[in-house]
Amino acid sequence: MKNNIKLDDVAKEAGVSKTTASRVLNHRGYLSKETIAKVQQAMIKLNYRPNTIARQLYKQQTKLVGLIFPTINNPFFGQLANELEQLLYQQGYKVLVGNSGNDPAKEESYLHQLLERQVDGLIVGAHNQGLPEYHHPNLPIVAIDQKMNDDIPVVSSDNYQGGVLATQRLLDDGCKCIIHTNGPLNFISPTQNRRLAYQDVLAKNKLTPITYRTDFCWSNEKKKETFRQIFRDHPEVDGIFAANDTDACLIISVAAEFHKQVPTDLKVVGYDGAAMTTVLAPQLTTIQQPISQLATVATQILRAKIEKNENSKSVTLPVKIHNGTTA
Amino acid sequence: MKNNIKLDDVAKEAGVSKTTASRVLNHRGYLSKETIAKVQQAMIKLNYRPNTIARQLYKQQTKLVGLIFPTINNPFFGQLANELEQLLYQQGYKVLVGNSGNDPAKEESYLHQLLERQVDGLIVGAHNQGLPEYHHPNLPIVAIDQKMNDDIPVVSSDNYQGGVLATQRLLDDGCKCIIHTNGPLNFISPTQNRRLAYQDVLAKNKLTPITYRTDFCWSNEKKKETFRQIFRDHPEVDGIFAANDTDACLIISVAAEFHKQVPTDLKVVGYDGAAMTTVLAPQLTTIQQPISQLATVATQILRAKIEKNENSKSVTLPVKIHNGTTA
DNA sequence: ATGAAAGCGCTAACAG
DNA sequence: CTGTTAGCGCTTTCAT
Repeated sequence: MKNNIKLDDVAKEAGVSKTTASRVLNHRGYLSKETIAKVQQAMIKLNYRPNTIARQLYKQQTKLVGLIFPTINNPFFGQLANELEQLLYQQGYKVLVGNSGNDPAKEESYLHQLLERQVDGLIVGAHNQGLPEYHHPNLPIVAIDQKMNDDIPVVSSDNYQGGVLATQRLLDDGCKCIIHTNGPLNFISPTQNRRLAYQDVLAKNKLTPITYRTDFCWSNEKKKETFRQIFRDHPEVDGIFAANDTDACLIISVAAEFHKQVPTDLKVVGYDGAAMTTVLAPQLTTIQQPISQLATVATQILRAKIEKNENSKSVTLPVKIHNGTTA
Repeated sequence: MKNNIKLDDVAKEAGVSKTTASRVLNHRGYLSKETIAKVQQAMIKLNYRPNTIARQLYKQQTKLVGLIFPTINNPFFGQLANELEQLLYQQGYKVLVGNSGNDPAKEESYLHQLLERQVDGLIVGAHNQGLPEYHHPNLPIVAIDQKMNDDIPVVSSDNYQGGVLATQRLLDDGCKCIIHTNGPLNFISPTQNRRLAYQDVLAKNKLTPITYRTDFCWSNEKKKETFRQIFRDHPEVDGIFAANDTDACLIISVAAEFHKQVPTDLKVVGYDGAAMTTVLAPQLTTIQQPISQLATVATQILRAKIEKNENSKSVTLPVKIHNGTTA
């Protein structure tokens, strides 16, 4: 069944010791040209493949980084995961993905397994919090857009600024009744700053903030039902600042059911502005997160911790608005 | 730095042997209640974490499955990867992702590393082919929508049927000049059957097939330039059957530049029909691949090979058309 | 320039 | 019911 060729077999074939074979494999130490040639011949002849696991056991590192996100099937997390993978790959790491689906049990289960020396570090963008494992002092972790605990650096975009941009755009468009959708309130996340900004801007303009709670991992049908409720509760709504771009698009679909034309009767601003969204829904006006930079900074911080045990501070990156036609 | 607690430490703390501690850990063999309690106490006290790597070395398996796709940042592969991850997780496997970016070098490099016993199996949806490693007889592999070699089962949707559905729809819409975009011709892939179907259907209707070559991993700008060329070369075009949904949306954007209104002046049918696409671009008419079923079948086949060394045959699954407003 | 031997942390025969 | 012992495949002092 399996390829049982091990270094010892190569060594025997080449008539040298295991040690020498290992040295050839790793280009380490003094070796005569002939020995190198002999060993390499033997490796080819036997179709030798080093066993990564054995190597990892000795070195106590896996060169694996775990990615824990609610789902990877989303323009934002998809692009983020993709860019992280590329960067990490260039730096010699491979990537283990875990989609928590915002299920705390699954997230914890992932964590448990990954903590068991399976990965050298973790990048977490899931939306749960307070899992005790995150306090594990031995595993380098970087959080994305999520405060986990004081030891763990957070890389996020400027959510407050994003909230200001979005809300201000709707005001500039002349909207009088602006509604916001956002995730659950039950944990502290930089994402909440969008809500804060929205509230602040409206207050400055003597308008009343109305926020509907949605959850990232709800089914589309459940989300739509929530959005329908918005139009039922507030038929006068003329501006919506959505928690993300998929929600924004769902809102636009639902608006059509209520015979609200976008942008004539209703303006909509989304959030995230991933590359895929600007292809599939180019008309959507949205706050664009600097996804590539988030990935770059997150990997830098993680590597500093893994390789030099350097602790980094949290980082906030600027956002900008993508001008579509929906607001 | 690292948590150096090992099973031996636990054993000493509990006053038993390593073996006994191991048995408690694995709930195996006969153990007295007191021993179990003692050992568990010790584990908690020392905050013991089993070392997965050591375990893997002994068992010669990692419970890891490698996913090799061109990119995960795409509605189709994103959803596929997501569903595969969920299914595999339920079955005790974790997932290592590799985005080949359609770069044969990167794909080969991935393969090289993964073949070194790092994963128990591989699911490959990349668009390259003919890499010699794929002939490695020892690693269970399943291909998605791609013929790799005779030993490797392929799970694909019915590309021919999809091609027929798409082309027929455009004909039914009254299109007279129908153009198709498709990936490179230089390797045999079930995807080519779409082109075949397109050609067959047009031939039956005495129309001339015109196919433009695109590549999945081109930049959006490069793709757009290709699509602009379509309108320059064939201003009379009134129907396009695109290789995938992102291309379809890009084509619609480019059509606007040429003052072609969709669907009035031009009908467009996409391909893939991932869930995310139907949210972000609900108006797009597209051929819907059975993504969940692809994932289910692929994992079944892979597990049969990994766990029972059973060889499976290739499987083709039916597609259907999603009715939007673009055709 | 090369080899012998120890050990990374865990599991499983085999005894008792 | 529990302990002793021998590896899993590799890397690395320490000799030579």
